[in-house]
Amino acid sequence: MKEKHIAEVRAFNRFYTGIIGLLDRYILKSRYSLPEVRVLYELYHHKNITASEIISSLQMDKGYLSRILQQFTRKRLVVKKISVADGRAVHLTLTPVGRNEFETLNRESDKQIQEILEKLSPDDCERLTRYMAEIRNLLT
Amino acid sequence: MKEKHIAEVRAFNRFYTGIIGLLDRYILKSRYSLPEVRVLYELYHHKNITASEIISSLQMDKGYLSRILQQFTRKRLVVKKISVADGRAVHLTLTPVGRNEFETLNRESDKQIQEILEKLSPDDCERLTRYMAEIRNLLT
DNA sequence: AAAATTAGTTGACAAAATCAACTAATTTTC
DNA sequence: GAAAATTAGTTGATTTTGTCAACTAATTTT
Repeated sequence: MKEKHIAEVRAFNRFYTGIIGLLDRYILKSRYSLPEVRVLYELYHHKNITASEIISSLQMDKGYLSRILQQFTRKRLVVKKISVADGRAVHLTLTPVGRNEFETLNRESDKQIQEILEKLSPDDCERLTRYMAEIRNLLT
Repeated sequence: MKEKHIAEVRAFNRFYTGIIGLLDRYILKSRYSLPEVRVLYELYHHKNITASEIISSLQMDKGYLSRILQQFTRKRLVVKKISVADGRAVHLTLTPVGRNEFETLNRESDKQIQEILEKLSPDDCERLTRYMAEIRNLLT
């Protein structure tokens, strides 16, 4: 019965790739690309994070990230500060503008999810999120 | 308690984006790009499918798809046949080579998933896939 | 103190994706 | 049943996204 499990996981992956693609399509209408939004997320949630921390948690090319951060700096979303402890490392912090920008995107994403959840009964909504939490748990 | 549900769905989306990204990274080592593999999947599972059917089910640009199909045709993975019923439409079929190519990729993907499932107890594996099926059900 | 490693930047490019204009076939509409 | 509108697919031009390797400067390792 192993095959059946593999098939289900793969079916789920295809299904969820579609869901995520749909949600992402929405964000792409904003003035930020997907990787940019993910970087913003990291910056918002980790004060004084360094570029290399973002690289390892987001698994992205450092040259690519460097350019994204350059843009953010130009747009005044981020300030860079050279680390006192390690002169190579740069600590990154969102400016109020940056925080604001993220929060706006964040609210839009929340609304998007809410629209999905609204179609479910309170009970189903509860079940859905319980299953999600369980899956995260199992796969972590 | 709506916020908590929204937060869980979003956490799950971030989590699963990572999972899918990881799995995809693997496929990208093959000689096909992600969209190419998805197109192959459609071709494999729907005989005589047309380009516009692929477009609507995969939500992709028609110019982009057209070029992917061109490549597939050059590589002898696919044959095009103009529809008898509608002279604009083209019916697409995988050649034996194309089917073979897909099946190889497919086996590799299966193996990849199997490696994940192996880390779980039979019981957890059962639960995981049940939750996945439930989620698909709830969101369809 | 020299050698090796690490953080981040930059330039050159390659791959992926979008957009709009176009041809040809087919429906729609009057 | 002919003109107008729509649809399937192609093609060219362009933009966006992402990768790779070379490089500087700071820091560790030996």
